[in-house]
Amino acid sequence: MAKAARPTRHDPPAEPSVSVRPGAATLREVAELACVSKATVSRFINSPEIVSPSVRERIQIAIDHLGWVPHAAARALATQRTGTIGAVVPTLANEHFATAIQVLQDELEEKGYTLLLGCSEYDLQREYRQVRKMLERGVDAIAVVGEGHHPDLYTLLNQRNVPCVSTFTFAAKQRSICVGVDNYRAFYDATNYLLGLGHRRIAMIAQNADTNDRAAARREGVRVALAEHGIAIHPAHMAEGFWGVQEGRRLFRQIMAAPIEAPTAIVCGNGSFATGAMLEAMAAGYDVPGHLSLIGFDDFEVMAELPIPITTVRVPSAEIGRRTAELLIAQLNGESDTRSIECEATLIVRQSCARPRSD
Amino acid sequence: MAKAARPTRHDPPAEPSVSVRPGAATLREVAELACVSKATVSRFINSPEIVSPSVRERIQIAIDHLGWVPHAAARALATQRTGTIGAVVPTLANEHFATAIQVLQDELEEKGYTLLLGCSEYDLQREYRQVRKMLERGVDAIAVVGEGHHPDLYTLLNQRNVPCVSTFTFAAKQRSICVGVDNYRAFYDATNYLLGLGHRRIAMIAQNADTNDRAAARREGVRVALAEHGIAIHPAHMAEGFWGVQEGRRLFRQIMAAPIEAPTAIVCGNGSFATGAMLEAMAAGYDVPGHLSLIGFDDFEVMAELPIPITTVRVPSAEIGRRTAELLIAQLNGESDTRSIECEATLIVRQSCARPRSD
DNA sequence: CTGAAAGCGCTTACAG
DNA sequence: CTGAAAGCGCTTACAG
Repeated sequence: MAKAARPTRHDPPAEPSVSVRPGAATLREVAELACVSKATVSRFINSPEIVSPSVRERIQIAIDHLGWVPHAAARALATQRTGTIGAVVPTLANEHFATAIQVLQDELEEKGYTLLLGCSEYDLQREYRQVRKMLERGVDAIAVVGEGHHPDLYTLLNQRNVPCVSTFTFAAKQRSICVGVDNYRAFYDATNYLLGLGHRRIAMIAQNADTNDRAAARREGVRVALAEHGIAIHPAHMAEGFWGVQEGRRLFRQIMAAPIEAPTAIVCGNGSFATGAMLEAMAAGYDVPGHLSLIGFDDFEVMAELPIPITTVRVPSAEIGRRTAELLIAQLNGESDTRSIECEATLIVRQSCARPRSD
Repeated sequence: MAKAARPTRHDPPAEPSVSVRPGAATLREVAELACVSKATVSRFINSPEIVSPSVRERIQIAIDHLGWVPHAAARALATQRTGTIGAVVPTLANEHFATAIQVLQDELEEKGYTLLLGCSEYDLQREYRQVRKMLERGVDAIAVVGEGHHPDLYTLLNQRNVPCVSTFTFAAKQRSICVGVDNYRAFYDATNYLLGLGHRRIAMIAQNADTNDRAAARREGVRVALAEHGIAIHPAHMAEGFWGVQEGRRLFRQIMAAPIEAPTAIVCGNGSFATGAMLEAMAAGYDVPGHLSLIGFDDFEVMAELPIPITTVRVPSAEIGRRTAELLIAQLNGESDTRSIECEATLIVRQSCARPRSD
């Protein structure tokens, strides 16, 4: 693409550049056309009420005539704010993150901010690079998922004084402003629900927790709830994977194939695992919940629509997205009351859990 | 947040500002510390090979010492490029768009670009505003979904000379550079598959096409394929909705409740409709594919895992994302060979379609 | 290989 | 309510 010729310093003062650099009129040209100073045009843009009506009209006409669009980089340079906010999530393949990003974008747009997006694929190094890059781009604030990051991430943000919120997490001790559910307690409670039903031999299809502090917290919730009843998950009943209905099926099979007594209940670390486990149970002819109870995390639409709807922990992703926007904006406006927000994880009781068979 | 004090013009020249504006050293400071000119530091950043090794080393030390990060807005103002690319999709709730965005972000990142994201919610006015905003932000290029937009959208892009690619679409006549499948032909072919099996009474659970030219093209593909066999869908067999497994179930019920002879096959306009139709058919005791054939669009993982896996048209979203990145970058590099790319829509034959009962 | 200087397109005290 | 001027932090011909 031909780059617009740049006038050398010996050129005569630029003509109204409409023709020279197509589509790139400048504020100066607007000012000239409207016979006012650049300062006044600038004021017209930023606080129209302080310029007189007649001048306002002239400027508007000039802007329309030239099709002028303000140059954000120039403004950013002058004001030291860009009006952009960055978000980096592990992946958009997870509906939660997709939903939260969508809502976040929506809310930020309403406040005049533009969203920069990064997907880290659960790679903490990459997440760190993406955040750095966004800082270079001059984002006014940043949202990340969870609190488990590259060791320098929060330091970097703090030292550059960029507001940040950690999403999808809320815990007893936190090093940053968070908005999300208490993952630990969510699964602690879910496990107690199973225990209350009478289950004692419980298996888990867990999500890999290496770079996922939310998953780690949920696993810990299960472990502690069981430990309080003097129970531990048998290693052969602890299956681990990443994501996917197929993977859920496979891990379900793996657990049921273990050469020890089968579990009476399985807790699934995410929605796709729960869906896969359910589908595999159906295919293999297990009676759910008669023979086997299944409990999930996440509430994907299909989980409610399967022949046996799945009991699961619901995380309010849209609310998290909305609250994140609020918190980010509040910090940018220098509001004092910018504390972490806990969102409620709710157990949606459907039909996949029952008392274990007494035989 | 306290804004860093701005020196008035009567202030003495700024001290090394590390303490004054925390985390915001400038190139000038780096230059001073390294005892070179700003131009040299700039060269070091942009083409290190043209600065002498010893100077290079000094500069690097200064940068590390000050924790300097280049200021993207300043660079953008000087170069008239931002290194950002915008994408606006209807929604991230659709896995296709989520996947494509994810891959697009990935590829762009590799080339040094940052992604700005907008979600239009299928609102063309809003899409237009988002594109405008991105243009203000100075994006170097833009990706949109489909070719059905606000009437001024392509004009705006052209007049500002911003490369654009229209994704998820590819048609005989196009007004822009596209990368995607031929939606018309995909469903034309799928319908012929059904016709080839012997179906003549065909129903459709269609996606609303008001602001969705892809959906419109798919509907047209069905219509034409049928028309070529002298068939038309009975109005009572044409159900329309937006999205969702639940909605798919409801529309399925609506079709089957019509006071005319039931269809022998239903074509579903998207994956959630197909999933919903299948689930409702199971719940209502219809024999699929014995009694009724079901064919879908989209290939969401769960569709392959249901008790009766669904035959469907697969759209290669990841490939579309990747190709979009390639095409965008190619245009930015002024490469001449930047033509539309057609991606293959493939019919994944599974178990939800069979010959109609001959009784 | 390096430096001095102008310029990118805005905003904002300051002065009127 | 408005204007002249300096400044935001880079890049890039030009000259050496």
